[in-house]
Amino acid sequence: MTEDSFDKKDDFNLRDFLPYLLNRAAEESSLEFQKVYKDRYGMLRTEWRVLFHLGNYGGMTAKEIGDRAKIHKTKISRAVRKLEHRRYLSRTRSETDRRVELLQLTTPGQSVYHELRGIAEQYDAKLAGKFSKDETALLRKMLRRLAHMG
Amino acid sequence: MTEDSFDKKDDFNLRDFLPYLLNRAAEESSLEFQKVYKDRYGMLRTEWRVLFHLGNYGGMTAKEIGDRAKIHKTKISRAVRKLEHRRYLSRTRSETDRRVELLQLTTPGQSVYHELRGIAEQYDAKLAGKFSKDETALLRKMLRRLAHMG
DNA sequence: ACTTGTTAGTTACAAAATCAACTATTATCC
DNA sequence: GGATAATAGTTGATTTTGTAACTAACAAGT
Repeated sequence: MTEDSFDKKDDFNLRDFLPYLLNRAAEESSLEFQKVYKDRYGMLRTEWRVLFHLGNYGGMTAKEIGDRAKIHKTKISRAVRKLEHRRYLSRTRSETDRRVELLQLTTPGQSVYHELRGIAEQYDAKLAGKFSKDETALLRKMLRRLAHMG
Repeated sequence: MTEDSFDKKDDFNLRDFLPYLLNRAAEESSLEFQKVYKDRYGMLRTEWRVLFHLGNYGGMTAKEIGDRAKIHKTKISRAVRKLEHRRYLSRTRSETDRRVELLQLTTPGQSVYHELRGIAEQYDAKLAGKFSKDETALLRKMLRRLAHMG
């Protein structure tokens, strides 16, 4: 009748709450890479993601990037415009469906992608190096599952 | 001399890049809980975090919350103001150092915290249920390490 | 052919985050 | 004690995001 702070096993700890923990780990582990694409290339998060999608998977449409990366179309639209202004990518209207445009990295865009990818690889290795090979593999697997990235 | 796409083991895959993977998992796993504190309580991410810090660890200052949660002081300041307007917390100026103010949940604030904490517990269990007990324990451990929450 | 619905992408406006500058108070050091 | 620096917290200007409405093109049903 008085208090429920007693009946309930008060074992909740914010530090262990998965959404919180995942966010903290994501933020912390993004900082160093962010410094590179932001300070050195003046890019925003959505911009390097778009760049990487095109660099990693080849030319595709804005819609496809949005679906793959779960980024809203307005964010994609603005990122694409900025990357286009910097001549990192080009648009080509589809002949068969004139609503769609194929996005492709230009030569400078590819070279920026390669540079950033190299840094990403190194940084990923550094993070992965905190754990054993098996642990890291399991971590990636679990994260993919949580992210619905099968 | 021609291309380095050949010399380099081109095994980089964005889907496995830890900062990306962590962000995707964090976003995805926060959605459902976000719906609750946002749609049902009209709270922002920083607001529930402040609420939970006070609810979980007891009264403390804005500075302390910021340090613990790695949230910038302007975000804290605005979140605190909003929570105060809703009468979820009270401020008490310290007598010994009049720059500082002790933040504490009010009774309604505590009750909202308890409700949200219950939902958080359930949701955490649901996420954890995707894996074995050992796997989940390892995941939390690794995330704490990545988040520097040792 | 022609209304109705969908889809790709953009734009406009509101909400929120970021960054710098500010006030008020306490600490340091000469 | 008084100048200088440091700290807690707030405010304002700018940037970025989120939401809704919009255009243009295609699809489907009648």
